[in-house]
Amino acid sequence: MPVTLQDIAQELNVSIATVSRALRGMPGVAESTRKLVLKAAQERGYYPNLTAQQLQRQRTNTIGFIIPTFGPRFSDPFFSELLAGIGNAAAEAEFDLLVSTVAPGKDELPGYQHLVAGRRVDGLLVVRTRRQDQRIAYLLAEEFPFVAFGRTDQELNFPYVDVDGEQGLFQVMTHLIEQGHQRIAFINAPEELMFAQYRLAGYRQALAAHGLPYDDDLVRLGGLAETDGYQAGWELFCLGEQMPTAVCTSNDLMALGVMRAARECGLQVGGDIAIAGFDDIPLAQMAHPPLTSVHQPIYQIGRLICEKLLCLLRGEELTEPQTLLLPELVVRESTDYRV
Amino acid sequence: MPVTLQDIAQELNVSIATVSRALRGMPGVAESTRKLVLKAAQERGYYPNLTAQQLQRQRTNTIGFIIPTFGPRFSDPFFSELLAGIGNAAAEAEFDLLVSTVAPGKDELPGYQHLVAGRRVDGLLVVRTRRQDQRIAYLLAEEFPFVAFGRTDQELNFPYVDVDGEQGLFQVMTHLIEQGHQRIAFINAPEELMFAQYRLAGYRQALAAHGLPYDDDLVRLGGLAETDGYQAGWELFCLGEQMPTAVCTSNDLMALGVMRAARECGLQVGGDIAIAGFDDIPLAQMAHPPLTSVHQPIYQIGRLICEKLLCLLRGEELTEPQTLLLPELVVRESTDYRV
DNA sequence: CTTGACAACGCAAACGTTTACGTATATAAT
DNA sequence: ATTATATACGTAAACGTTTGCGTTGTCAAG
Repeated sequence: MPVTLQDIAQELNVSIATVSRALRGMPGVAESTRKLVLKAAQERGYYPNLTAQQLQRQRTNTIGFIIPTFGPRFSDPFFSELLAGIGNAAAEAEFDLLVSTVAPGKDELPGYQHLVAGRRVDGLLVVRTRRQDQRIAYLLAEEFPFVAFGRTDQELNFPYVDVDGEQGLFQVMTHLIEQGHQRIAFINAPEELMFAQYRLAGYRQALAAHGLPYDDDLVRLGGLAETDGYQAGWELFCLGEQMPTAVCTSNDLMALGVMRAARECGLQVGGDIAIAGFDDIPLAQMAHPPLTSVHQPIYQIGRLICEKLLCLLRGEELTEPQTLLLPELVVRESTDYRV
Repeated sequence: MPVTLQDIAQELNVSIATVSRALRGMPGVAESTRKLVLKAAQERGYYPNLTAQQLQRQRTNTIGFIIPTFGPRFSDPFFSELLAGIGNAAAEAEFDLLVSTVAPGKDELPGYQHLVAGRRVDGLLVVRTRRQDQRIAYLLAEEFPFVAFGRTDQELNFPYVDVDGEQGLFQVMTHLIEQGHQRIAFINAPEELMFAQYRLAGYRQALAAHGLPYDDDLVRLGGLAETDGYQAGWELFCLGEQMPTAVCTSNDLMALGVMRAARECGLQVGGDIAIAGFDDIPLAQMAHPPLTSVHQPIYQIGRLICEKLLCLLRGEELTEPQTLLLPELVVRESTDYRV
């Protein structure tokens, strides 16, 4: 049986209150008795019951993070990095991290309600925001502390960190256009995802800026998985005359899928066809050929949203409630005609 | 302010006990009052305070999972899958999942003590077991419920799920040897990791079974990352006459690194050199050429260890405390001389 | 009319902390 | 001597539940 304050109090013939104060270094306890308490606690291996602390303090010292899953499984390397960033930042502040996965197809709001209404966590991290994001509307309505990774279409004011996807895609496109490409395809993520909006906007903006026409046939809606890119790639490469000379995608996984399709179509990536991704996951540089991509500092973003949330929970005013990071284009051989 | 049992009790002029019983469908409350309570709870949006429940019930309905990290970051796609399996199984049983990340270099035992001694979770999942695993020794000593993914060198009896790595490597080796390879290198994981032991054993066993000599130069100790494989690959390919004609590795990430090194050395993977991995992460089939690997059903393993733990927590006796899964070799082009 | 059974409910303790407040003792100031 | 102040501690309420037990009221059997 775990030892409680009660046990130590009885052993030393003092009150529970004294033991509690002694252990947490509060004033109002003689140095001599504090020593005794500390010694007894040490000997019996006392460790506070965190649940009891939580109930009393009305704080859980825990932050929540619900992982959205697309498709039957999620092998998105994205989340490993993000989770590492969040987890490490939380650990440094001595916060625990409660992670939920919502099975695909299931509504995710109940998961949020469970954590919020059950007062299971002090704050939440919301990732992969959508255009009309009911999670954010809910959390704002409940006045529950949270920080998001991504923005929304709703006119709501809330703290977030995001990477400027519009700017990111503009950079990729500019790079490709400078390489001489005129027909550039874009494989986007599901359009309810907010970042898909921005990236599409960047795509169009770049076309316009360089006087290129927007062609509906060159814009595809994918999922997020490699196979989605693979499939869209095949479709594009079967267009014959209308085939694009370059393809950019909304994430790296899909770009890798396009690369696979290209190979199967006998196209040499980097030579016959240029391919660029987004995210710059570790695999991008390991791909063959290495994939041009827009770098997102995912680990750092994880840390950032977590640290912002921790500030909120400490009751501090955020100096920068909304952070928009500038992405960085990393040019590799998949778009490099030297190959 | 969140509404409590107290609030509802006052509104209806009944006792807290009655409200509690009514809400949870316990006997001893008139159907008429139960209706009233349910209605009031619904209207005011009552949701039980989970922390209070936990303290009272002396269970947290939470399981813990501490992610070990190797290297500065972890982009191991392995854990995404595993986490998805664990998370979904937990969610189905209405359990929450507490995830800790231990920053590389830091001792991980305090993290376990925090969760165990603080009674923060009801049970733990231990992954990536080591030869002398202090975590397992600790949990056994505390008689704390847990299930491991992997075995240990210690003569301890505890519930686990593992994939037979010895058998797995034996299969890869047999395949390579049947392809005519005589000099086969093996890039292993850090030897304190238990699975590294088994895989090395399988490697040696296959050599012996086919009358091939064991050559120290052909066995390398890596980390777990792609760059480790890359580096070891270079070393192997610079051996000149002594160069292996095939390389197998302890995980896919390293195999991908070897592939990259091979390409840079002007070797055609699948033709000049055969390369095989272990784990069969989703990326294996997307690699170029697709990577031969030993399949581990990681998502399923996540589910399995979680479900085993849930059984333990329900107080059931495990029908199969220790599960050893047979791995399945997936032959792809990276070891296929047709290319 | 008494007795017993049973249903419906309230009381209060318990889970393990934290903390506002009260009290006793000792020391210092008047 | 009295009063004030500080120190060291104990008491008890509180956090929001759950649950064993006691109490009241109703109704049927004796």
